[in-house]
Amino acid sequence: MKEIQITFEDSSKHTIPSGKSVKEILSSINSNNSRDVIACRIDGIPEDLSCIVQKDVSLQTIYRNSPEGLEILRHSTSHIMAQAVKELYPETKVAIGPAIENGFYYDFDREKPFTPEDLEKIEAKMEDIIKNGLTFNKKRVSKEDAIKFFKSKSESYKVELLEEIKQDEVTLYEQGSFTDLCRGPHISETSLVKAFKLLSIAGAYWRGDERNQMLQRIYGTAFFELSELQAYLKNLEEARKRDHRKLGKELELFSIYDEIGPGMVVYHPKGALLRITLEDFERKEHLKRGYHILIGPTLLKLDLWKQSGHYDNYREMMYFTEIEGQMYGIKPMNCISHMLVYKSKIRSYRDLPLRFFELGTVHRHEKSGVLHGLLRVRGFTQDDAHILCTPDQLQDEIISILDFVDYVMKIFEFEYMVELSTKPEKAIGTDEDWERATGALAQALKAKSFNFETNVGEGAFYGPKIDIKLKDVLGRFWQCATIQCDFTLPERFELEFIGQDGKPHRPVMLHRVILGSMERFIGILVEHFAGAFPTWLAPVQAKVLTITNAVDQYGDKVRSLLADEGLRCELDTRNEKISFKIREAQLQKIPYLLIAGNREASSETVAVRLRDGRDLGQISLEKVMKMINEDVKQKRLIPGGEGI
RNA sequence: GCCGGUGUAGCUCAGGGGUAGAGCAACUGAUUCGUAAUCAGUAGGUCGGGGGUUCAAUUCCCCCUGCCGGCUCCA
Repeated sequence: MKEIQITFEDSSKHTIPSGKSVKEILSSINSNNSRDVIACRIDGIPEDLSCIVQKDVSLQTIYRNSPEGLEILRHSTSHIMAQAVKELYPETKVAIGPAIENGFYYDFDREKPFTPEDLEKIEAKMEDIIKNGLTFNKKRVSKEDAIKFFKSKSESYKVELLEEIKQDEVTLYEQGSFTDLCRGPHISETSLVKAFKLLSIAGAYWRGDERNQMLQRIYGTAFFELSELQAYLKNLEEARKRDHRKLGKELELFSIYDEIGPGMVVYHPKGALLRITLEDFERKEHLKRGYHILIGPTLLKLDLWKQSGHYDNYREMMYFTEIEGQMYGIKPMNCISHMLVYKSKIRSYRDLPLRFFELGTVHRHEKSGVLHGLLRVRGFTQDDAHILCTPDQLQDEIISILDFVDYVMKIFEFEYMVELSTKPEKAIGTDEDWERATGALAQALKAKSFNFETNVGEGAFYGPKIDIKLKDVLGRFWQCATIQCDFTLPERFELEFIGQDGKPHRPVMLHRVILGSMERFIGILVEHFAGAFPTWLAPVQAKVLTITNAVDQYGDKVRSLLADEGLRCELDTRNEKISFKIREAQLQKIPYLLIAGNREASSETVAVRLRDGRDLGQISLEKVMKMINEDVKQKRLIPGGEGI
């Protein structure tokens, strides 16, 4: 028999007889951990373990505890789900069913919507399929045969997919009664699925296009170990507990009233304190970095929106109103008044870069179905800036914004990732402008040696952008900061500066936000900190709790001392037990609880209890104020620091 | 905007064709207490809005609206 040579990842080479499956090869060579191998790569291409090797190849193993291994498991589980659905509801057509970040889904076309009870039935059927230990069999067939096969099964979505495939040969995977068009690879048999759960049902457009048929998507997840599934479900539970809409109510931060309108936020006293604290921080940081603060109006005449291009490209997102026969638009962006301020006088190259900053409240008519607490609203305030500079200054400006973002994100201990978005279908400006602008952004990212992904066609209509997605404590990503290049607005508003040569030149412009919107950022902060804000941000930084009414006066003295220091302090003199007051204050996530009884009143101290339950004992008022001030100054995330 | 679910007291939630209930909160009284819930009492709702079926609708049906989970879109 012919012999072939297998080269492994560690460069070791083995000579074996041709015609063996990968599984056989692995168990003949390394029996120890071959059981943990779930799939492989042959010459770099993902393959099943059942793949027969007939020539010299390089062989890489994919282990079950690798991200790729998990993805394969989930993909296979989606096939098992589709099989279960087809067996229970044969009239259903299948669409696509990939693995996704935390699990998998499969899209189905079925007249009757799936119900939660259906999910239970499907899960039970899946258990059966898993128990039966069906093997995943890969078949290579010609495209024509595959089309014939799926036509005979009335699987029109599969036929549509096939018709767009360029290759003549396709692969099908078959387990039990179910056959799917699929590239693979898959696990070898269904019994390898040890832990899975179907999570939700949702509508989803065929191929993600809203002009297409709405399908029914079932989401699920799968793991190799039950303990991992349980940990994941626990994480979901934790996320629910941290939901900013729930905490926003409990901590009395904000409301969104039906009566006022969807997506319109009202800040309650505590939320308002949090917000102005963030805003004060922002103003300070911007002034430090040479920004000029502007304040502009909400309503601007329609002509300006026509001039800017917003009317042509953004109209359906805008609100309009008529005043004395004159049409106005409510601003969806802050740039226009900044343009006019730039134009208010003749600018010299010596004035550039000019950085205009505005905490600008904008309104966008977001589709009703997308609204979500503070994270997606219709009226929001951006920490917006427009930087006008010479083309030469562009890269340095982008770099200093990236540094600014980094500085701010570190304060909250957010990690983040960076994406570059290029020209979308609906866009203004020439291709050359787009190339220059995209190049400038990419070069700045390279100069800071950022790893970034490129999102083709995802830019704003007026220019390419860098999006910064921050990662919260639960590992979720949120879009906040963005840096957008704009060569067209300076053109449309005929902005000029006088150059060294005494002639007029056109500046270039950057739009950028750091936190993004105050609303979204606050929503993220609530979830990130589970409502337990760092002392510098906490709406109430300290609460004085009196033990009996005999010390109410002393309690008020403590409160006013702290207030004089500029600290946000409340006093609880209710006729309640101290444990009751502590419980309540703790649930309100107040960083410092200052307990005042007779002992403290007579010694000018308070008994300090931190939010996390640490009891620091009796401490002098002076020392307590110093502690809290130190938290604020250092923007410590944990009250009192971690070292106490 | 689309698909599905859902809307009962300030909050969290039961209930169900014969006009509603709990806990917490609120209010009143008692208690003045040392580190996560003191006791008792009182009050509180056109059951999201409109229409229909019915002797009778909060309950069943339809429409609208808000909210929730997704899709599409996005700071």
